[in-house]
Amino acid sequence: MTSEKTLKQFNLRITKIRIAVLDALSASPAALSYSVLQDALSAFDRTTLYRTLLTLTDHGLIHKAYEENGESYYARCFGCTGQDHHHEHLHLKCSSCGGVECLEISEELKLNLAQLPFEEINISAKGPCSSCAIQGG
Amino acid sequence: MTSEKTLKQFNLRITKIRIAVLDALSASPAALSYSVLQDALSAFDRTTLYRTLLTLTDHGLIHKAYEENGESYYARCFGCTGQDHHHEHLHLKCSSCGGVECLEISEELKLNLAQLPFEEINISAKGPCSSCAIQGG
DNA sequence: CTGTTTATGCAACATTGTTGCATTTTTAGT
DNA sequence: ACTAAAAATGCAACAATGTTGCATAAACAG
Ligand SMILES: [Mn+2]
Ligand SMILES: [Mn+2]
Ligand SMILES: [Zn+2]
Ligand SMILES: [Zn+2]
Repeated sequence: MTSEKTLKQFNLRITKIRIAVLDALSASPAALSYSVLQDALSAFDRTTLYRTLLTLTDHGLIHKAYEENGESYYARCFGCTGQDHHHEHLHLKCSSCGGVECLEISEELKLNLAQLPFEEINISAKGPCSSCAIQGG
Repeated sequence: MTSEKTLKQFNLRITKIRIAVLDALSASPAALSYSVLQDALSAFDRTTLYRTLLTLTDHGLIHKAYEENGESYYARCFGCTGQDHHHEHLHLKCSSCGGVECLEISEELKLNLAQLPFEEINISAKGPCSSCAIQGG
């Protein structure tokens, strides 16, 4: 689905930066850091990017996949609606290339997590990502 | 064990700020945010606090329990050695009081996590903490 | 006590988070 | 297509944190 249609579906106004952010995150297999987004979207003011990321996160179109040392990584959400981000997956920070990816987890683990009495649960891990593991490291 | 002895045990030099940080984190049942530590240790330069937190983390005496929107929470480590932080527990950010606490997890969940091929795994959650849940909220 | 090693304090700068407000853009209604 | 209302953007401004270099002070081994 095109970014315009997605925005419309979520009752959000269609603006250039929102389309650009959604396009960028949709096109990337890995999560993108704030600084990378900033560079890619340098045509826009960084405050606008800041608020765009807030808006898209609040409405469940994207999510913050990882945060460390003040560096945040964002990824496209699939299946999230409104405030209800249900990330039944894991966020892996590659110890080799530094990339961040969203990974599916086992059904068993999902069940375990679902039993915990919390509103929101996130798992993050460090280790070789799929690409780096193949090439050895 | 006293903070001095702990430092000696880890082959770290005994300095005022290291003792102060260890004392503060050992005394608190919840993790302490950077800003709280900063305020409590305002006698020291913030660069020194920054480097102290790095050093104590690197040697496994403390760990970063939670990070969000550039705010980091630190907690005393028990059973961690050197770079090998093995946090078989969960970090809960209270949706009511905002406090962060380290919680034990079930053996079953530990086993599930242990099967994942990663060097380090962290779980964080949001929801009412033990104190706030009692009082209702 | 003394020399060596290491930590600290300070300056400096980069990055990010965050808010207010005037201006521009988007949208819905005509 | 035109217009008014609602919302988003750009810009300024400031706070907080991350990060490094370097001179000075403190810790430690002998
Ligand atoms: Mn994700
Ligand atoms: Mn912990
Ligand atoms: Zn990688
Ligand atoms: Zn609480």
